[in-house]
Amino acid sequence: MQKAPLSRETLLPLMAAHVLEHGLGRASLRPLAKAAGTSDRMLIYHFGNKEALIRELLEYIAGVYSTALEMALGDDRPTTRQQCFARIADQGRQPTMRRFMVLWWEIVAGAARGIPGYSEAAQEMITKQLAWLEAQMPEDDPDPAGGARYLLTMMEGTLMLGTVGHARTASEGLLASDLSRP
Amino acid sequence: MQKAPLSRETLLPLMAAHVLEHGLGRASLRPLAKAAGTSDRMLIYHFGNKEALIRELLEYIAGVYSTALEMALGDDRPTTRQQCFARIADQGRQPTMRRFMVLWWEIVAGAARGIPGYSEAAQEMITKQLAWLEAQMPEDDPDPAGGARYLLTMMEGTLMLGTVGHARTASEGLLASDLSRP
DNA sequence: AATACGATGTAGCAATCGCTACAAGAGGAA
DNA sequence: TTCCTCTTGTAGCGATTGCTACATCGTATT
Repeated sequence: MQKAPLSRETLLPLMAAHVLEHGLGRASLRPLAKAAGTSDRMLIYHFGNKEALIRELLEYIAGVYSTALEMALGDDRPTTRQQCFARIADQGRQPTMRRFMVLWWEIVAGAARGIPGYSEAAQEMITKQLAWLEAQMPEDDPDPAGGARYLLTMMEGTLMLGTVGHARTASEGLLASDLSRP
Repeated sequence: MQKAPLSRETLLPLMAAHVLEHGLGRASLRPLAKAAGTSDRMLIYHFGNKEALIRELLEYIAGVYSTALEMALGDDRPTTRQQCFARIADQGRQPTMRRFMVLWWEIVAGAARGIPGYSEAAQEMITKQLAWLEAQMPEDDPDPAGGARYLLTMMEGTLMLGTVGHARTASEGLLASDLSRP
């Protein structure tokens, strides 16, 4: 069988899949290389060192996340903010997005610690999510930009509470917000 | 100099300080032991293995967090939800709490991954924060329980956006919520 | 005094970490 | 051909990982 040239573009999606399943914290060169069908030797050869590799990998994952969001853009807009929030929540429950979420908190933790590459990826993912949300806002919304930011904040808080086992707290909080009053 | 008996109770605060500064991800036995003035040998002796150590350490940290919250309880209550939110935000800007925040996202990430001990600590910290918030709600609030959960959700979303460099997004979101309308 | 037991130091083990030195092959350029 | 550069495999380095075997103290009990 002939050997395809293994470049960064070939390796990144395979490593991204590995990281999505096993996390970033324990992503060391040899397992990553095995998942990508190469050796640690070649990863260093292609990316220079691990830090640069992780940086490129996070960048790539942020890109994948963006396109996943764009593909999830329905052509019918919700008519109220409540409906809009519900739609994001539904979308966040998709298994594809759930796998992103587990990785997401690791990225946030890395960004908080200042690990190089993490903050950039986190910012891009939030920026993309915000743009997606603005495009989903009701047409007659009096303040789509602010509303999208409001929904985003509530959404992220809800997601966090959900992942630490306080989903009920979040849903009860939602009931007490104006997002539950038409 | 005489040698104090080094028990778990003596070791935990020293290790907690180390973890608060250097993070959980790279908290290995030998640095932890050095920070606590012992050897890795003794940490295993006292706690059995690393997993149990981390579990107890997180439990201890959650306790410290709780008492820190209780000490931050002012005796005058805010009169509006907006004021209440502002007070939590101020408190979150304290340097003591900032150091907790960096660790917090690591705990959330661990909880999302299902690492033993993380979810329990995260749940307790949220529960305590929720109780603290309920005690801080305005006296005449029509729904203190729901309101506290609402504020908590917004707060956590705001904090997250802040740590990934989207503080402005969060503050603009706050302006578009009913927390900015009297 | 003899014994038992808890506490601790020393040394080390197998595994894994990121990374590198060296050589070998392949393919194009001269 | 002869060279040169790009790509890859093999082997290994020193450091660190969690953890353990063994010996040695001091103290308490018998």
